[in-house]
Amino acid sequence: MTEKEQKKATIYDLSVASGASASTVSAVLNGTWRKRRISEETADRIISLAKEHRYTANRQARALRSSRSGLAGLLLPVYDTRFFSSMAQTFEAQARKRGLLPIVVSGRRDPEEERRTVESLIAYSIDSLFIAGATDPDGVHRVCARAGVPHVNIDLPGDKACSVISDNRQGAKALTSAIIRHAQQQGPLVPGDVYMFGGRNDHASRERIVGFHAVKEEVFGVPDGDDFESTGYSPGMTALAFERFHERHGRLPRCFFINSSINFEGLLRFMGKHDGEAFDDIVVGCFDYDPFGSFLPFPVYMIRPNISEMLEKGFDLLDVAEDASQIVLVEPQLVPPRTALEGPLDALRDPSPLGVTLA
Amino acid sequence: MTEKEQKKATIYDLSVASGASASTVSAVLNGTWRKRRISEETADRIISLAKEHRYTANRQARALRSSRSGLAGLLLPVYDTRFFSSMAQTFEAQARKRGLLPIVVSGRRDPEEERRTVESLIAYSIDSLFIAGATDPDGVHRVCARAGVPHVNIDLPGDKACSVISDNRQGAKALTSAIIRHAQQQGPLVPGDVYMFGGRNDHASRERIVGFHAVKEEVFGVPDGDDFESTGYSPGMTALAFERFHERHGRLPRCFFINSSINFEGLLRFMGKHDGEAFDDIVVGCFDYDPFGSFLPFPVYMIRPNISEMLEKGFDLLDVAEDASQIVLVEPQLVPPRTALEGPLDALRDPSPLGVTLA
DNA sequence: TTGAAAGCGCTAACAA
DNA sequence: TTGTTAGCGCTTTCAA
Repeated sequence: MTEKEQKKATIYDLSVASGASASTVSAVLNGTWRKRRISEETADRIISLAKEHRYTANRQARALRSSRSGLAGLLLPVYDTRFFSSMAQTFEAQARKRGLLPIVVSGRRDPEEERRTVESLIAYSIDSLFIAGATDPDGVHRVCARAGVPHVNIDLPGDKACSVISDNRQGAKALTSAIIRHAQQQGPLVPGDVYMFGGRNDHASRERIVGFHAVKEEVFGVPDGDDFESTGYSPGMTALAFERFHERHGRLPRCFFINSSINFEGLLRFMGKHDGEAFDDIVVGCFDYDPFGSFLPFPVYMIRPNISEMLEKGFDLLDVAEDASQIVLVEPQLVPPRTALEGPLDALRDPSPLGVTLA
Repeated sequence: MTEKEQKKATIYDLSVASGASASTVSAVLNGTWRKRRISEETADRIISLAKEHRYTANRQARALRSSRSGLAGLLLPVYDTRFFSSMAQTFEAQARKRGLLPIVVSGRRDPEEERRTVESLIAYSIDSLFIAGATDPDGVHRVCARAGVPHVNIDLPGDKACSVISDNRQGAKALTSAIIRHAQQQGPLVPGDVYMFGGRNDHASRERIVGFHAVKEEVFGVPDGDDFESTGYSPGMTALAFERFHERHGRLPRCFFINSSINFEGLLRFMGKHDGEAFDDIVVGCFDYDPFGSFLPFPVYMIRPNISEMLEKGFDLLDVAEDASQIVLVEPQLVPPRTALEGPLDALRDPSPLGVTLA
């Protein structure tokens, strides 16, 4: 029943079993046999033998010899956000489709740890690295460049390597327009009713702020200054910002733009400490998509970045080895309130049929 | 400025530079030098040389030779759920703490793909594997056993290997009690008001059903039959189940237990198609925690599994190489409605201070 | 159409 | 206290 732990077969085992040499076996098993002009017959024999012995190549050995590991790395700041976990999910699918083994790691928004983490990936000879929202993209770039590891930035651009990012300005404009329009249906707005929370001094935040202000100016005619609060990507800091606003104004802004789902969690913390009246009639926009966030007890507009397109473009860039530090923009999607989009989960087959009652 | 791509230093480079032999260098650099009785002086010299050359060992070569790769695998069904993404996050931290490089992969709830995925991990000689919620734990077990890879089941037990799981029955009881108590405050309940959706014929679902029924019987005095709908772990199927219930009864149950956050997404889809009256006064319990889910426009009680304890116990089991197929239970936590718990995100330092306005 | 042989970077006996 | 040597399993010339 339980199969014994058996030593893994090597090309030498198959060499002996087939009567061919190890190099022939190797060529057959790694697909280079056609161009090595090995006869179909020999190949077939070896292949069926390999199946029989459950042969799988030792990737470490292959990597050591050929200096191509088949590993593709993805550096994330954190996992547990719908945005980044979708990215991990999508990255895995795409890497596997290309015959690579994905390794996803997180740098925890610490430049030092980002570099260490990437160093450790490089010690395993990853073939390529996707850098998603690194705090210090250029530090990571240097590490990669030194080791000759091809890399692209995803979502947050860097100066030194190609980048594929969301069109943050356009997305922010769409989001800002949507929440203002919605809030105006509930009564006229003044500029001070429209606020923005979250983010820091990075490219994405800057672009979003530009888009936010552009729309405000379009709507209200005048530029406005004091309508943004930077809180970094921290739920705690964001909650504090809401508390302070609430202290000063006795309520939250009628209408506001939250810079990411991580900052959105700061709003949750605020809500946990206050009851409905503090946020009875608010309209919220969040630059990120989370299905549960979409159904909170007030209208929430969200922006869903097009992750799979970003990653696909990223793989393409790696393949063509574009040398410039070009930036590719991908349009995100505006998601109206109370919308449960389908996601990767829906693609899965689920063996258990509906209506089979257990119990 | 930009450092050239330089060939990585090897122990031979350091051997030449230091005048010591390669094996001495190797011993110094992998920490075995004390027991090889190499002089402190030689060691120091080599170590500082290594720093200077930015030496890092080639892990493929080390793995090939020593047959220990330093890779630890985690097999997940999917990533993009708060539960599994927290697991990935926590796993990474714990693996790194132990000097291992974590590799997280998803099996997409397909037994065939689970096995293939694990095979590919094994081709890279992973040292150990955590199996979290595999559809076919025993199939995965066989693959591991054959290759001699130590493994533990997390969250969903298997017969053939040690398992660390949540106390599903106890958690389900706590959750069921909580929602019934809450709903009773809004008026008397009959057994038909208390329902359960989601899950399939696996250990976790079975235990939760037992807990659910135990509490119902305790409260209402009689056992009840037709109060559970199995929908697998699919948002679409779960949405359908809510639709059907709604068709039959003109509303949702007063009070119901949802088997996972994935099924909870099915409720979102239902909500997207209906307005408030269909779920005005419902009380929901969900066996999983999601901060946004906790703030929906009706009371949501949630169960948060203790992921870091489960993983820690898992690592312990691997270390002691317990042979039996023992099951370790870990108590989960009941989370009342409107609760934004702190998570791994909060542990991160965030360099950007509050109140620095950009724009 | 195939095989022999060298070597990727490292570890671990065994010798000295 | 250190060096020599023989591989780990594979790929890749080069020769036959």
